[in-house]
Amino acid sequence: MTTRDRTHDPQAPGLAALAGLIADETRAACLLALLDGRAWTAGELARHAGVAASTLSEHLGKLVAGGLLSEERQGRHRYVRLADARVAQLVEDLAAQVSPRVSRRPRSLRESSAGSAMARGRTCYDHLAGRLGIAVTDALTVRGLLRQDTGFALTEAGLTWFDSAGIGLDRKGRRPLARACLDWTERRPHLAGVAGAALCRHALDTGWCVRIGSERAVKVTPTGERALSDLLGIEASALR
Amino acid sequence: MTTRDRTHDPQAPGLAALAGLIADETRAACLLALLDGRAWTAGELARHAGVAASTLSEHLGKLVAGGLLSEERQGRHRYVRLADARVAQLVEDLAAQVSPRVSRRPRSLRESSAGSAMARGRTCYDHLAGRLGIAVTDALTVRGLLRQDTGFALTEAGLTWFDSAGIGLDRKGRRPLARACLDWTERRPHLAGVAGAALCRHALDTGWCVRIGSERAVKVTPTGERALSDLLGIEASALR
DNA sequence: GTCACAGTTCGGTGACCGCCGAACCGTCCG
DNA sequence: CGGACGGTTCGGCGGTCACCGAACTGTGAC
Repeated sequence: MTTRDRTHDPQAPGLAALAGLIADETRAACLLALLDGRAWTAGELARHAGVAASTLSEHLGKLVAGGLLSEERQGRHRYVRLADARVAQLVEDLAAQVSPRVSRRPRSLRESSAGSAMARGRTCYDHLAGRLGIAVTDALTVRGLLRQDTGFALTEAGLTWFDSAGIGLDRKGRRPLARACLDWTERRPHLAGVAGAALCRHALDTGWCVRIGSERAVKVTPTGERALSDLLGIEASALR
Repeated sequence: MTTRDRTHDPQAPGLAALAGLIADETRAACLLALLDGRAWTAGELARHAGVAASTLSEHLGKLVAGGLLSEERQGRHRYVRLADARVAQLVEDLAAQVSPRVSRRPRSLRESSAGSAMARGRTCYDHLAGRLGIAVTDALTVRGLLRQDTGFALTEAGLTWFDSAGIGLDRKGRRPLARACLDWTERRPHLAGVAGAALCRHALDTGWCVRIGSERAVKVTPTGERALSDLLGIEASALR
């Protein structure tokens, strides 16, 4: 037995080990990048994090072994993605907990514009976040499709709305239909869970919004502005 | 500037730093112990974790500086507790994420009975968890007081029930009235949030259950069995 | 076959950090 | 006042770990 055995709480080693996986700046940067829900290659992540390929390879090994990432080998590429929605939620929760960095001034114009694009609209693994996510969530709430006053759940009218909008909801799995996800830019809850994922997928599939850049940021298209206005009464000004 | 500056994600350092606070076995043991919602002295925690007082003092300094703990000095004592419900939720979420340790055999009879007592009923910061928490949540759901099929929220009938049971709900703050907390023993959601906290407080105040041992575990009293049966139709057998 | 390229393995290095005991500072009590 | 006790500070030690470059494996392209 190499580890010491002092504390009597059987959960402590596991908890520390899990946190330890996230407690490295390079690995944290990878997890945040992977929050876009897509699969990245090891090389892309290495360049993104600014470390040698060999270094990143070791990091990926740990993250996969720890169950945070799933991998898929294709030819000479190693694709990794977040293991599941629960991992994504965990990372997002941790990121939201980070002390609100007030008035941090961006170091460059590029970073500044990228930051504000992220604040306007982005995906959070599989659902919409940023001001866009907030606007949609608020609109659903105001129209009585979503209840936030007694918890966080769709109403009967909400179920009907999703159905008539042609957005199918898979109610089979164990994943909650609606769940609140705390936004780290707006610090307000927005719609996640099965409904949030379906809505985001629909928005990307039908061209309501498109991904910009190589990361999480998304932009609402003119088509999307019209659809959001028609279906939910969202003013275009609320998205800027 | 001493830290390196490679990744372009401004969140990565903060995320890694936060996870780093939890990524130590001793600090993890402290956080888990503090999940009972009470204030512990530094000495108690040092004995609990099995390290020297000087070591633990440094750990507490980091946890307080990182905003995970709040402290209160009284005479020669230093009391610490979890900073707020959000920190508690974070720790519980992380603990629940830890790979389900199947068939881990307890090392001693004491640990074994302590474990099963925790599985029967315990508090999770400020609300009920374990089989007790699950039983209450299920009963609320079956009786139409709580909806879990479209999210997680109290119903109108649920609000009335809390009112008629004499359990006041503070709907002022920003904290959600009802929220799902995933149980690490049962791996099922149970009631947290304002309603969960109020119910737990009421249960302890009126003697429905009492704390056993020095930690999170609670036991249902005969009075409590009657109350739970009368108010929610919970069979005593569901609590064993 | 040959070259380019993605990824991995490995040895070595340096920094970080958790740990302890010893000395020290306050508080409480007799 | 003096002694017990809770907590903190400090120096030093040892282990862990992220990092890199170099050598290597395997895939894909020409």
